[in-house]
Amino acid sequence: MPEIPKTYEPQKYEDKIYALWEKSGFFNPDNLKLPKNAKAYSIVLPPPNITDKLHLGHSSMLAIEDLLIRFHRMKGYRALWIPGTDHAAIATQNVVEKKLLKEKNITRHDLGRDKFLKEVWKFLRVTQKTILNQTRKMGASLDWSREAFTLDDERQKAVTRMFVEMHEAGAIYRGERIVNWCPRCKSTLADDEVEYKEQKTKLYTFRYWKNFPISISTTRPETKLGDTAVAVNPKDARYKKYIGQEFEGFFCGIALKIKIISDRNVDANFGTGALGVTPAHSMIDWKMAEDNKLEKVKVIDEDGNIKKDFGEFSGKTALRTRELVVSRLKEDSLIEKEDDIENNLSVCYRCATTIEPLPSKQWFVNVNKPLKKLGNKSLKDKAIEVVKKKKIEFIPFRFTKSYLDWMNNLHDWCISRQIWFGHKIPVWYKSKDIYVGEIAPKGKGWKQDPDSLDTWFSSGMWTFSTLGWHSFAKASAGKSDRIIKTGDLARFHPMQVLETGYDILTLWVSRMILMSSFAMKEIPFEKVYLHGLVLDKFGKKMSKSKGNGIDPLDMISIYGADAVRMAILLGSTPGNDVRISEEKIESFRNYVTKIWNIYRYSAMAYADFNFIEKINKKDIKSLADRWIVSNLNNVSGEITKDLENYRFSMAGEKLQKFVWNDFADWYLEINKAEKNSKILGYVLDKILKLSHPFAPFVTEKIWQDFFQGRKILMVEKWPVADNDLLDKKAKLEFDNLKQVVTKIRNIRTSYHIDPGKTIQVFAKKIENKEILEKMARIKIEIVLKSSAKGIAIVGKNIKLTLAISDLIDVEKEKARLEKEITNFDGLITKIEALFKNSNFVKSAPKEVIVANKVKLKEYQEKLKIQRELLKNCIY
RNA sequence: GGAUCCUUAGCUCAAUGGCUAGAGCACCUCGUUUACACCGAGGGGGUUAUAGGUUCGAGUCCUAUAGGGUCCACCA
Repeated sequence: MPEIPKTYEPQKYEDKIYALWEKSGFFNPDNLKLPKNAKAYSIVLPPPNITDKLHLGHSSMLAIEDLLIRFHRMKGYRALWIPGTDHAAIATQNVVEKKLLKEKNITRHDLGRDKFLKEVWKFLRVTQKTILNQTRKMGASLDWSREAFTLDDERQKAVTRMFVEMHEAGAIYRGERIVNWCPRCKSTLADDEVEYKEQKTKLYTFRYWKNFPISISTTRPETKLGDTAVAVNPKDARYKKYIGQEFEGFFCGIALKIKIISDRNVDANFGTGALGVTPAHSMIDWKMAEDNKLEKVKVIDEDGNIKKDFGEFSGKTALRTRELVVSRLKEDSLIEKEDDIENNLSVCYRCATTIEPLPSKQWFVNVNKPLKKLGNKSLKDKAIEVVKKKKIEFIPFRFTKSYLDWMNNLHDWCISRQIWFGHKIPVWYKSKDIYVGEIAPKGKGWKQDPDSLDTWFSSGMWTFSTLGWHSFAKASAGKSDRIIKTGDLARFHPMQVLETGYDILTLWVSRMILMSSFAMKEIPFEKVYLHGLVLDKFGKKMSKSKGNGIDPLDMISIYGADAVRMAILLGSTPGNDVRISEEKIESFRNYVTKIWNIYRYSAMAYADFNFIEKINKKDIKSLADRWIVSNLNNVSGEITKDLENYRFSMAGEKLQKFVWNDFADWYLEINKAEKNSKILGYVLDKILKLSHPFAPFVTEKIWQDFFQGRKILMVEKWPVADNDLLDKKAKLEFDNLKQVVTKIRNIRTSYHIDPGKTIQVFAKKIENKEILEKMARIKIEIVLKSSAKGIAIVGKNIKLTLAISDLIDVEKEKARLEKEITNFDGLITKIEALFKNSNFVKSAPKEVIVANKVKLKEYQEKLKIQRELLKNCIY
C-alpha cells in the first residue's frame, strides 16, 4: 500500500473525480444498469439566469438536489437530473444595455433590433458556459446530454406551440387594461415584479374649479387632467346628495366633465373622503370606470410625458407637470391643504424607476375562464384542485397556505413584454387582421408582434419542455383528447420533486402548475421542497448585486466542495433561512479530513484491509464490535428514513456523530488493541456509502484510491440496514463502559497518576478489563469484594484504590430510572385504556395503533435491560 | 389590514409530544499514545421570550402578551 498523505487536499482531486464521473456516463440514467421496471426519480434544475455567477443560493440548491439524486441513484432509481439555463429576458437585456452604454456609449436604439440581439447572443454564449461550469464545481451529477436553455430551438418551438394551443383553447386573449409600465425599460411588469419604496410626499387637497362642490385629495395632481369622476363612499352622509350628478368646468385650463359616483372601496376617512377618478392611470380607477361606464382619458404617454391636447402641459414630464399644476392651483387659490404623508411608491424591480400605470394592449392568460380542455374548469381551479387534493405536497407544509392564498387571488396573467430579447409572440398583424400560428401567414404585409413573452411563460413549461414536449405535442395534435406520453416524457413526467427557494413560490412554482395542467393535463411534480434563503453572517440576504456574500467558488478552492455542501446541508431546515460563515465551512473541512484519516489508518494498519459489504455474526467478537455494528445498522436505517423524508440536516448530523464520535473516537481506539480488520472494513464500507451523497468527492477519492478504477462509488448500492445485527443491550453496556473509562481517566489526571501505574478497583465483576486499561491508560487490579468504599491514598508509588461506585453516580442513575418508570406506567395505563375502548380501535387510524404498540414495546424492552444492568454493574 | 415564521448556551443553529434539551464556533483545564493539531480527553455555560392551559409526560400542542423578520393587499 503506497503512502497516503496526512490530509486530504480537495483542490488536487475534485476536478479529476468529476471528470471520472462524467466519463463514466452514469449521470445519464440510460447508462445505469437497471431492471426495466426500475422506478424513475427525476428533478429538473431550476435554471439559473445566464447573467448569474454562482452564489451560495445556487450552491444550496445544487447541494440539496445532488444529495437527492445521488441518494436515489444509489438506491436503484432511474435517477435523472436535467441541467439548463434561463434567458431571463428583461434582466439580460438590461445587463447588455448597460454594458453597451459603458463600453461603446450606445443604446439599443442606436444599434437597432437585429444588431442588438446579436450582441445579446454573443454575450450570453460566454456567461452561459460560466454558470454551468461553476455548477460542476459543486459536484452536481447533472445529465449534461439533456442540457436545455429556455431560448434554444427546441424550447422556442415548444413555447410557440404552447401559445398557439392556449390561444386556440381560448386561454389566451388580447386586451386593454392598466398595466405597470416602466418608462425606462419601456416594458410592462407583472404585479410581482413591482417593488414598493416608502417615500415622503405631499398630499394636496383642492377643488377642480371654484364652484365645484367637493374637494378631493391626491398625491398626483398631474393625473387629474384626465379625471372623469369623483368617487365617494355610498355611506358617506356628506356627499350622498351629489351622487349621480354631473359637473362641467375648467381645471387648469382643461375642460373636464366630472360625474359623482359611489364606490364602497373609497375610504371616507382618508383625505376629504372623496377620490378623483383617473381611469387611465390607476388600476382601481380603471375598474370604477368600467363599472360606471366612464370615459377613459389618457394623460401620460409611454415615455412618462403628458400627451398632446393638454395645452401648456403637453410634452412635459409628469413631475414637471405636477409642479405646474400645483402652482396654477395656488394662483387660483383652489388649494385648501398640503399635508406631508408617507406612502409607497411603485418602482421597477430591475431599474427602480417609478412605475406609471398606463392602459395598453397586451396579451393575457385567462386564468378564470372555464376551458373545455380542462373539463370546463379554469386554469386557476385546476391549480387549486391539485394542491387541495394533495397531489402536490409542499415541504414544509405551511407553504400550502401561501400558495392557495395567492392562487385564490390570481388575476389574469399579462404575458407580453415590450422588450426585444426573448421569445417572439407568434402573432401577426395586417391592418385590422390578427393571425396566431406557429409560422408566419402567407401573403404580403403581415407584421409580427414586436413584443416578447414574459420569461416565466417559458420557464413555466420547464418540467415538460425539457423532456421533448414539443415533438410529442406535435404528434398528438388533432388526435383525441387522451394523452399518451412517449419517450422521456413517459418515463420522467411528472417529476418527483421540485426543489427551489421559497421566494419564487408564486413567481415560478405556481406557473409551472398552471402550464402543466394545461399542456400535460397532469401535475408537473409530486413534491415541492422549498429551501430557505442563504444569508450572510449578519443575516442579510446575499445577492449578486450587493456583493456582500461569501463566494462559494472561493470557499470551494480553499476548503473543498464537500465542506461547502455539508455546511449548507447541516444545521438548516426547509423553508427557513440559513446563515453561512466561513468558520462553519472550515469545521466541515475538518470533518472531511477525519473521514480521510479513518481510511488512512485502516489501510495502513492492516495489510489485508478490504471494504466488506456483509459480515457474519461470527465475525463479531468483542463488546466493542457488537456495539459498533449494532449502532451502524441502527443509524444507517435512520439516515435512510430521514433522507426519504427530506430531513437532510437530521441525517447528516446522525452520520457525523456516528463517524466522528462513535467510530473514530471510540471504536478505532479499541480496534487498535483488538485488531479486528473485518469489522473495520465493514463499517468503513458503509460510512463511505452513507456519506457519498453529502460529500461525494472525498468518498469517491478514497474508493478510487483503493479500487484503482475498478469500481465507482457513485453507483454502488445504498446500504440496507441489517436488523439481525441490532443489539440494544450492547449499546447500554458500552455506554456504561464509556462512563467508567471517562471517570477513571479523570481520576487519573486529577491525581496525577502516571500512565501504566496500577489502581485497584472494588467490584463484583468488571467485564472488558483490557479495554478499560487501554482506554484509560492505566493498569487495573480488580478486588473481588463488594464491601466498603476503598480509600484513596495519593503519593509516589502508592496505589489508588477505588470502589466502582466512585465511577458511576448510582443515586443519579436510580433517580433517572425511577422517573422513567413513573412516566412509563402512565403511558401503559393510557394505552391500555385506549385499547379497551373499542371505539378507539375502530376509529383510530391504523398507524396510530401500530405506533403506540411499537412505543410500548420499545419502552418495555429498554427499561428491562436498564434495570438488569444497574443490578449487575453498579450495586 | 390579512397571513406566516422566528424568539433555545456568549455567537450561529438543531431537536418525528418521550429517555440526561444537542451540535459547531468561542472560552477554561489537561494531553503529543505511530490515522488525524484540520487532533484527543474533560469542563463551565440553559427558568427553551413572558403568563396561563391541555397531557402520564411540553422547547414541541392550545390561548394571550411582548419583541423581531418575511410575504400579500391597500396606499387617492
